[in-house]
Amino acid sequence: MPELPEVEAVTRKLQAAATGARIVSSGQYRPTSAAGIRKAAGRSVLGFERRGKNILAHLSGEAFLRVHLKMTGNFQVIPDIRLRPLTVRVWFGLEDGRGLVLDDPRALGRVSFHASSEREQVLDGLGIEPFDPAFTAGYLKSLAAASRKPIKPWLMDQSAVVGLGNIYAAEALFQARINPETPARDVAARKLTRLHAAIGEILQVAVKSAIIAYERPGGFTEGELFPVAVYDREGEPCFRCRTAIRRIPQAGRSTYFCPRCQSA
DNA sequence: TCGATCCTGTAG
DNA sequence: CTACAGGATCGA
Repeated sequence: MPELPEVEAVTRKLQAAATGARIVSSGQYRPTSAAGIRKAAGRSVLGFERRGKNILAHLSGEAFLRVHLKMTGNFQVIPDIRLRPLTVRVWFGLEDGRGLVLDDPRALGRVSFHASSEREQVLDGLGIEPFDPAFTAGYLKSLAAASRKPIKPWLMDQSAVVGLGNIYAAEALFQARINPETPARDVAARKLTRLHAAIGEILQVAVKSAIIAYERPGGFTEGELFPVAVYDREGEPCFRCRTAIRRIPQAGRSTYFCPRCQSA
């Protein structure tokens, strides 16, 4: 269930664990999409990169693997490729016997092989990285002005700024005191300034939390380290004003917000 | 911009 | 049993 912070943690862990490894085999189990992965065999892993919620594994021979974890994926190294869990959908055997695997119970994740020259096309349509110095309040405002979409699904669609999902989008809007249903172009400039700051602060804290969570032996889903203010708190009192947090459907997802603090 | 879709697991 | 899950895409 990863958003940017979790994908960042996964990527850093892989960078330490699998850089320099040589891929000798590949396979898949009831995959919905694992395109061209056989071409990874015989190549070395040069390093890992995160772009939005995508993980790119750069390989020797001018190629890369693009991995998207979707809702329940985890891309990780396991000690023995032969002992992989049944939830592993796609795997790469390494020369030393370990496995680089996409462990994904819901099987919504995706893996695809590409030539390095296809990088731009593969990542086409993704907005700016939130930690890029070019991501400024002015940048956010200029893009918001062009969209009538409600601000919360707009933040989640990856077109303006990448990495926010259902939790951190809701948290950022709470911190900036913006109603999630307000069309992006109608959000006041000063609120967008606050939103820009909130996105940076929240993701920074969340990345630190995610790295700690993923370092634990059990890995993954060890409860929530990031202190959520609204997400999954329907009916509970707002930490600012004690009003009950509401849950509404938006673009097929649940949005949580404080109707009083986030009235416009 | 809504709803369905891809899947499986879990909580109520 | 139904509802819903930290994602994204597709067609109407």
